Amino acid sequence: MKTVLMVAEKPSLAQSIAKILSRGTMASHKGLNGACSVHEYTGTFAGQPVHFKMTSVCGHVMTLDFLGKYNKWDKVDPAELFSQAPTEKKEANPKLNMVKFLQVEGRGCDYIVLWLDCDKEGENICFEVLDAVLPVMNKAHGSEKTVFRARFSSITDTDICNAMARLGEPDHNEALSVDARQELDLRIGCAFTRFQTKYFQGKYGDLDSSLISFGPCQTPTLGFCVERHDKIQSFKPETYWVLQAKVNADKDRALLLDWDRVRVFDREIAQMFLNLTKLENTAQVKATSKKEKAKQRPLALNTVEMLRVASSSLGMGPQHAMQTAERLYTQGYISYPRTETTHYPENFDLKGPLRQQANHPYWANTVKQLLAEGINRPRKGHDAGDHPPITPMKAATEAELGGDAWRLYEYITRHFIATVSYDCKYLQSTITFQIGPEHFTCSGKTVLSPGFTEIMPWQSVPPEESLPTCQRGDAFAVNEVKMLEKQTSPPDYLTEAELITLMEKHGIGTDASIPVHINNICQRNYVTVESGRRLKPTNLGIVLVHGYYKIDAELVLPTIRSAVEKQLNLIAHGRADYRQVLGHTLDVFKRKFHYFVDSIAGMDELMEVSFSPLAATGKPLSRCGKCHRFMKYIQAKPSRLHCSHCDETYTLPQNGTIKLYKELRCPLDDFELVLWSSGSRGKSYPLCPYCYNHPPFRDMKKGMGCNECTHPTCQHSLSMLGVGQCVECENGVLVLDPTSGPKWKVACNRCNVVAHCFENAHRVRVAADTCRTCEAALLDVDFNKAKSPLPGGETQHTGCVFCDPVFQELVELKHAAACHPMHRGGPGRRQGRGRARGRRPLGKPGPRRPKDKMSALAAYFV
DNA sequence: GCAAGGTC
Repeated sequence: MKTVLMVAEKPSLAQSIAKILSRGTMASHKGLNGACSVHEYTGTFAGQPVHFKMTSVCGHVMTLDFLGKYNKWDKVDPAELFSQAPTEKKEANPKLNMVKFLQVEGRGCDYIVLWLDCDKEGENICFEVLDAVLPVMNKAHGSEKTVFRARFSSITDTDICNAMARLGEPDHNEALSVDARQELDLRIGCAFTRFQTKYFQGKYGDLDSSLISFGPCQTPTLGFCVERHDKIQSFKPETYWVLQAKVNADKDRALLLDWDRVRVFDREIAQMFLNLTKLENTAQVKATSKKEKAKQRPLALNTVEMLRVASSSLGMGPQHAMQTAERLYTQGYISYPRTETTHYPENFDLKGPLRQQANHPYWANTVKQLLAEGINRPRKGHDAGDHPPITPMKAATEAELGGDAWRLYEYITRHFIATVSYDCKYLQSTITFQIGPEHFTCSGKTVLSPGFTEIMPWQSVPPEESLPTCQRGDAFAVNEVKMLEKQTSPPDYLTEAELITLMEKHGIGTDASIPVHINNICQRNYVTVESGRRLKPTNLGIVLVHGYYKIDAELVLPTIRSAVEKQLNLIAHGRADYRQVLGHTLDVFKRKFHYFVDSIAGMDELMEVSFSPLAATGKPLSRCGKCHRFMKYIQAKPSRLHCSHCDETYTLPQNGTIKLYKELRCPLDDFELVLWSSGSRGKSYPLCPYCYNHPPFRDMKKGMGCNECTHPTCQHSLSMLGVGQCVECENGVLVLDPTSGPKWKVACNRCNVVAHCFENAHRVRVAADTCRTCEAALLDVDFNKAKSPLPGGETQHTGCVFCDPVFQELVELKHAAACHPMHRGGPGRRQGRGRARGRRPLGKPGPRRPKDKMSALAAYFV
């Protein structure tokens, strides 16, 4: 029997589609990467009985990057990134092992059906899948077709079955347009980012951003925030005047009337109208009206609307809201949270999810009533053909979810119930009055039936005082007419919700990437989130945008993306050649880049006003080995040392504290050493600022401290303080931290393994001898007389930390507090290693016997 | 160290 491989874009879709096509008969198992599942069943294909294997990828399989050597910032001129620098496709997420997974599942298959999302990205992923799988599939017989594309617009039985019955081919042009987009974004984004980062970081010491990034989405996003800032800055308040009238409705009630002219900007004219109305003491009713109006129930919920409400009403940032929604989805509480669609498919089972909520402590009554009296059809929304609107899938309580997960779930559920509820109906009554020559109006709303506002009380029509019953010609006594002087007020900073709307309107980013772009401009310190989740640009953000405006406004205008997308669409529709469009667009941006570089002084003038030059920043810390003057330590991101005499900057390790290290000097270059520390629970090591930036030996790399230095005799080097091979990572060496007493530590110089040992010893040294059993360096320890743990109150002991029975009791293995994901271990690693965080004596379960110190050193520099 | 786009 032949085998048909089918691939969807994500695991959840593979499951839904397999369920539909197999009519629930499939057998499922997890794939080798743990993330994707394979669903198998038998059926017919091309008129023959076949075995189906339905599985998925997780988004893009591949990602685009420069060849390794073009990622060295100080060796490559950013201008080269526009053409010379070659790119390569790398696996997007190496941990998922997607290519291998696809090949294992695809080996020996005869046909492939591509069920990727029906958009350009999906079309591109089709070809990524084919590149991985075609080489291992069975070869076609003669001219028989083996590659098929399923096109569907919703995940419903009819749509999926129709797609299966009318298979087509993947569209190469659409895929190519995505290839072009990837290459453009990469080359343009990286070139501008590297150039402006290097340029401004080389000049200023207080930018407070380790990266001054540029991108076709993030830069216009920042542009919107600065545009609002500029409006606020340039706002000039204007004075205007308003007439306000009060008439006596009843004995003790006065009605406030609105002036039909609303306001005038000329005081004398307002005064004239006031004088004319003052002549009258009655207000004539000119007209009355009563209109039944409706406040519409909301459209079904899509991603961006959820993010807007999460930000404006729940105070949750888009990134956080999205993460919370994803968790609710994987736990089965809500449907897939990334969708543009606001329209339920015709045959969507709305009552099912509603019944789930029928016993909920907060909204059981509303739901039961809807189920009993019949639900309303949801409004007709937009069908983007991706996923149904965000819908609650099972009931949950506040206690069960807690915190933000509950608040988001509650909103999603109330919104869903509202979409199948009835519109809110109210009566709007209006009375128009005339006082002298001027018209005034008074209106009031009375709720007739609350409809959906019952479940969304924050949307309800506020109760107002009812208007008096009257008719045309009636007269009311004027209580007072007065003139109010007011001023126009400036707009406030952009809210996150407003920004999302602007991005959506201008096509900046997608539902899935909008939160990422907003997060980016926050992390780069271009904007800060103020109260009410308003985005206030920082000086850095303002200067950047004003600089782009000065040099080349197109770099920051929202049209930068849409203009490029127009070009890309030509490729997608087969109306232009991929190479030509790519070459042309790159050429345009290369010119823009050179012009930007040539004109950077224009932006620099703005920088000068807000920021201090390197030489004027920071505090004196350690001496330069060249001029022996103090260098200044710049703490603002990225932290570094600057010698203003030599005009040199030395980068330092980030995310930790830097102190002077006892005025000790590096024997190689005479620079004073500094001590880096990741915090009291973590590790610390000395480093030479010069060696850290200019590795002294061939076997060393940039960014190495003394604990990785191979100097043969320096007392701070790896050679002198190294103890033995790390018990967890491949190439690390455990190095004594000479500054850690009296709570002594031996820490790996590669990963975050830390061994705490010999509490209360007042001296620990690495001895010249090695252990006879494991050949690790012996430690020479002097204990405090009063607190010695040694038998018989001895104070001195020399032994191996791994093997010595006395020491084994005094050593405990831990992980440095700041745990880097890279070092956590993962699939493919040996069992029994990693993740051990509790007390565990070094060497006892012996995940690996430590090798002798010299062979550890040898292995270290392979 | 960089972009934007998928998704886990």
